[in-house]
Amino acid sequence: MQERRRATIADVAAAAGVSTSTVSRALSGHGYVARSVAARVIAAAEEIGYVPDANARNLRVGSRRDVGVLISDLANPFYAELASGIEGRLREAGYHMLLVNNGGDQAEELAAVNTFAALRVPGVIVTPVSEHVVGKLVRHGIHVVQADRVVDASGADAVVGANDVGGRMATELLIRRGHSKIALIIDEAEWTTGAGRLAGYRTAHHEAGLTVDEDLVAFAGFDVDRARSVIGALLDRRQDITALLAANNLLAQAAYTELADRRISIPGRVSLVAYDDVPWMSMVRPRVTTVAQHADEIGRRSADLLISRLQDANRRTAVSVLVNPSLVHRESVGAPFGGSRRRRRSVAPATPAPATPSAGLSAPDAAPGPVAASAASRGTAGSTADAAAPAGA
Amino acid sequence: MQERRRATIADVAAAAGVSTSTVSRALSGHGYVARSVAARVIAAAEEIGYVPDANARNLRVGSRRDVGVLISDLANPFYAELASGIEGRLREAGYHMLLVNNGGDQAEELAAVNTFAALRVPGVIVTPVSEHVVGKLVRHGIHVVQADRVVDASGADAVVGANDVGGRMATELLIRRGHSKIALIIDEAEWTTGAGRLAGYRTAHHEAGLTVDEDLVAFAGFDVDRARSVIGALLDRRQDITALLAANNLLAQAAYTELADRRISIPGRVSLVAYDDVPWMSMVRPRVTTVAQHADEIGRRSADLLISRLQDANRRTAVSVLVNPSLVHRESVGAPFGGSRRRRRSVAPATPAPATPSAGLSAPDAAPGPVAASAASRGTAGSTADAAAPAGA
DNA sequence: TCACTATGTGGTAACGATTCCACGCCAGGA
DNA sequence: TCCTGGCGTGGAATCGTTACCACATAGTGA
Repeated sequence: MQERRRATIADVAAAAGVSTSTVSRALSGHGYVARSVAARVIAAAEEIGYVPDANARNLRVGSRRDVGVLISDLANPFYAELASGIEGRLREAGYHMLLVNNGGDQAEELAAVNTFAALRVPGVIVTPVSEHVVGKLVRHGIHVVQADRVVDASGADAVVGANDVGGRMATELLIRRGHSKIALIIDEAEWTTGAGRLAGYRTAHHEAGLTVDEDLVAFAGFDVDRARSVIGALLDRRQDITALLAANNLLAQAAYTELADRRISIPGRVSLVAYDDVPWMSMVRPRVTTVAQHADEIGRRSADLLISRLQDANRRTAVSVLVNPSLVHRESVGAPFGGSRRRRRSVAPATPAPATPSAGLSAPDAAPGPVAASAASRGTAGSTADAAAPAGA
Repeated sequence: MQERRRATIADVAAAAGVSTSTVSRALSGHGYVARSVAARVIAAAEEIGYVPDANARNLRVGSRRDVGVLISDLANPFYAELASGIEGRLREAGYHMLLVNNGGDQAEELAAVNTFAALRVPGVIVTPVSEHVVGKLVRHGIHVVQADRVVDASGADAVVGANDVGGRMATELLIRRGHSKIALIIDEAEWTTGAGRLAGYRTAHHEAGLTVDEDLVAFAGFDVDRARSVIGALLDRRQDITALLAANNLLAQAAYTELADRRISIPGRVSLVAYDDVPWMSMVRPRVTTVAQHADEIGRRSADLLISRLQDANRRTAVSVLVNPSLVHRESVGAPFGGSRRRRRSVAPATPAPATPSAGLSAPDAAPGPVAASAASRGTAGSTADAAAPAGA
């Protein structure tokens, strides 16, 4: 009985005393079926536990209801949140998510293209690594949405954070607080994420009439340990640095631990602004001021865009959606040392801990509130919305 | 050309001047094909960009190469790590992961069962919510592996952390350090996770000759905010508490922030041990001593177990794999306030706080310790006066 | 020479659903 | 009476593969 053959539409037809055509119409709701017959068919299907075979169905109709998601690193909370956003929206729309991790590896990514091509998925959402991945997918007739970064602007849709805006917001904040020796720790500037954030950093400087000291832009790669040593070297070399802008959550982690290990006070001696809002940033003391990208929102928009593209396949123009980041003020930014010394040098942070997570977003935030009342599901680890009072404003 | 029909096996056959049968054999490697012909076929397939249709193939052979994963909350780093472990192993074995999030919701979970049944996946890995989910899947002829917790011990395979061991290890550590008023913050005790950790907590007490004060066991549910108020209430009611054991990462987060907001020094006034090792625990100061479950390892083992089950479908006996947790000593545990010296002498044979991470595994630890490099704990061993202070030196 | 096997190839029936088409019935209008 | 059109149903082709079978050829041993 365990190994009994799975029920097919023919079994239902036999049980209900009709033809398979009628069963199909009754269950799908397309075409004419007498009410009484439909009821009988549905009952029979229920009775014998019939579930239509998606393979057969897909083969026949030539399309399927699941889309591929090709992501860099699920263990990184940014990508996990992105994937979570994608999945949620996909599920609402009746699609499923086929998730493949590529670990940031080009070969794996290209292999995944074949996987998705074989599966005949109608579309794929990808955080691209190789510049060829988009083209390859498109050549297989698969619709593509690039998420988080874009490697192929030629035709494919994309949903990305406004990296230049974010980089600029963060830098402007520091400049406003009086900093001028602001180090930028960035992985690299080939990808649009890095390039955009770097551009924003430059823009903010220019607009404030400051010139960018290129020596303060440190390329730290993707490995946390290496990043730490790069940051350490920079700190050793340039004692005049008063603020750090870490261009993603991994780099922020490296910067924060490096500063902590060196017993460098934040923000007393060095201010820190991060990029990506991940849980630890609101757990540490001082809490880390950061640019929240709203990864879940990027994920949802990516899914939306792909779905609309699937539904209207002959739309030709490529669309780019920009999700505006917002600045989450917390406690890791202060005035530059040597500047104003109003700041108390006491043990405990002077900021009263925020009791409620009310969002005090200072930036023009086009994106809907970070959390958008999503408390529906329990236990989203780490609320992204606990904007605290700016330290010593 | 964008909308050109996808290449089929017939196109390849025509291009290579052979029959579809021969193409199939040439590409799959089953059956006889002349070397020269095989080469020609492969070249032709390459040339026209042919990728076999997985739907048709699955339909024909009656099985597919992707397994379902049904998980509670991808945004929670514990589950993200679990999923990441599963996906990695699956991919190595040539399977793909169909991921569905259920947000801890029973209805969603049960709906997902139908999804997987329709897709005809051969197996599913699930972190179960409803007690019926396993049975429903099995009734559809789908192999099931329960991960992290088990709701159905009757027949299905499972891979879980050794929760009793973990709960006991954590409690023993606190008792050894002289604590006797140890509060346990736990979501609930219906699931095996909670029940096991609670049991371990009791065992440790009994073995030390202590009786469990039931008033110190607080059930805090799954909502972080609610958990905070439960913890707050407990702290108000029982001023004699010297240590907290928080039974998962969300509860640990609630406990940590509640303590920080109340300016209660860790571990000076209250010691804290967490469960689940997630990134923020090694970012905060003091770093949090915790029971690492090795979620990625649980994921990998789940995938292994499912794959072996798929390959040997008539194996009848259900297998349970226990992944031993390990205790990661960091800085949130100290002697109880008040009677540190005396009490310590009488109870504990001077357990020195280990200066190196990954030391001090009290259980036979089958799992490799992936945590090893996470944090070089700095010697706050002697001075318990090290409050929840920011880096303010 | 005759089996007999190993090798190589093509035809064709599945797999399980959907959907077009043909057919039958019945009511209503000309 | 005959047509028309809305319902309702079943037959059968079809989607792209695979695998079974038949058949062909060549080489081997008796």
